[in-house]
Amino acid sequence: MQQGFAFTKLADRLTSIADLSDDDLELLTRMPSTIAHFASHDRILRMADRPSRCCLLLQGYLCWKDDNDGQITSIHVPGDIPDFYATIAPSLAAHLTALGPAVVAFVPHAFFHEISSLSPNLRRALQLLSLIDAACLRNWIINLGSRDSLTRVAHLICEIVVRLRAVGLANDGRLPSPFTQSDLASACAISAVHANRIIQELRRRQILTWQSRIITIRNWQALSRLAGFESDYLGLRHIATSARHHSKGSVASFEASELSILP
Amino acid sequence: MQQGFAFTKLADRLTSIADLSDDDLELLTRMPSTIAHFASHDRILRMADRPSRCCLLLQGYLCWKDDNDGQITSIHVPGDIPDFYATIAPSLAAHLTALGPAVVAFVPHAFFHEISSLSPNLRRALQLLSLIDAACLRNWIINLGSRDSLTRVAHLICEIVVRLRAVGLANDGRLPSPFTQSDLASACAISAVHANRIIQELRRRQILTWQSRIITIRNWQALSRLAGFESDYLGLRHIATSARHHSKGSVASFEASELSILP
DNA sequence: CGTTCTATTGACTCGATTCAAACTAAGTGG
DNA sequence: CCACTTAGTTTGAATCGAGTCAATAGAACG
Repeated sequence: MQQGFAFTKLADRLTSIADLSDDDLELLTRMPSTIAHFASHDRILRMADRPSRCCLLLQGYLCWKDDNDGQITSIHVPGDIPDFYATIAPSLAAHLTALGPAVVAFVPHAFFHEISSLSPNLRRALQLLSLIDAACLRNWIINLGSRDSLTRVAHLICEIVVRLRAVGLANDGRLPSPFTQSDLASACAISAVHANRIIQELRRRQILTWQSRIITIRNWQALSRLAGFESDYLGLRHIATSARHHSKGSVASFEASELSILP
Repeated sequence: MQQGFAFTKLADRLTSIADLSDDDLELLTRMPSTIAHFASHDRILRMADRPSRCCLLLQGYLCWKDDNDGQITSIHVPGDIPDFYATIAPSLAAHLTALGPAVVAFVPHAFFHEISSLSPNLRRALQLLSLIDAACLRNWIINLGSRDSLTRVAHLICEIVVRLRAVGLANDGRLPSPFTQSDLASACAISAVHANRIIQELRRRQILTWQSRIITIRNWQALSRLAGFESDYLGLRHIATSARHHSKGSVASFEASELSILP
């Protein structure tokens, strides 16, 4: 992890949802940040101390997890700012938790206020960021409310893949899965035992493999069809393109067309 | 419905979550609005036409309902602005729907921009509004994810009661229920048949009655304990007080202390 | 090299769905 | 104002998805 380039993660994320000018990108390079590393299931708890910084995820996964029942209400991938607004009305009963090892950049709120006032583009992009968060929450509700456990797990994996690809990760259809099957179960509101059976079913159908903390998508078509996955709610401008944008030496086994959700 | 006083509903709502000055309230009185009436299950669909107004609910209930599976992802009570932000990134697969007859005031976006720039208090209050919406979504996820159907229904009813009371309604423990048991089922992601059985169970336990489109809470203690209801996430400043604030000739059978969630 | 966390498997149980039918309330039109 | 129609509620029986419990196998880690 090149610690000097934390801003590039944010730039990747923002360009995935909004059109930024060179000036906007230049503004982002001035982002001050402090890097921190976390181990799996560490709590990035800073609700109590009313922080003046929010955290930009650089590597790994974070999730919001309810204190009482352990229910995971959202998952975040690099480029996300999970607590962008949580700082205004901190939800005391929840904790931001690392799913697997994670690298986070703490960024002062002031920086976001500053770039918002300097660039309407950036202001809008940051607004979009939290709107998309809300859209994800609604989608999460639909996932829990009206899909059975198989399609529920499938849908969550689809979402993670597409969101990773939007910031230039998982382009080869392989995504790190440093989280446990119990974590996945907490996200999908099913038991750990059942989560395991679902994963076996996905393996049996040759849709994916999950070994050595890496999930490999073997059949995106089948997976996304099974899940009924429509990526609209993620507000991405161009999925295939933004993925190609970053791919270094594209991997043949996972063409952009295979993953493309757009017509 | 006194059509001239649409702004009072918003004032009630905003004062329930933020401290407004007399000047702020004065600003609100200038709110321009167009009143519209809707019948049950009408769609207040204005996603297609990129509206320049958002809708302030004055009377009844609205909900966001997913197009594909009918899952309800949020319910709104008078004083709410369900599409305050939905207009920036319209979620095309969802529809704002009336649960029972509803009265809505359409308010130009420009008005909110204006009062936001004129008063930091109001700006913050409006921001809080959408943050609380997001908190409700997370709570909804927890409801679906980690409560069984009985406590799930109980929790939803608790939330509606407290939100109504926050804007001066349902102070006597009676709340209009113009929606059907199927609607409730769609919100709680259970079958209509099972929803009916749950309601009967709540009746059997003397927790509530539901007749003639009115739910009467008979035992708030039992209901809120059953649901494990904690109202923190609603961001209300003072529940009992804001309820008393509006009560015209208080109803003896439902004391503030009975409903008070605060210690 | 044991300790601990995670994944896997089988048997049993239970909450909730589905299907169907009966019943009741609420509109609608003659 | 009553007969008809439709929407909503209620009931029972059969079925099924998912949870729980418990025990084993495997992987990771100090």
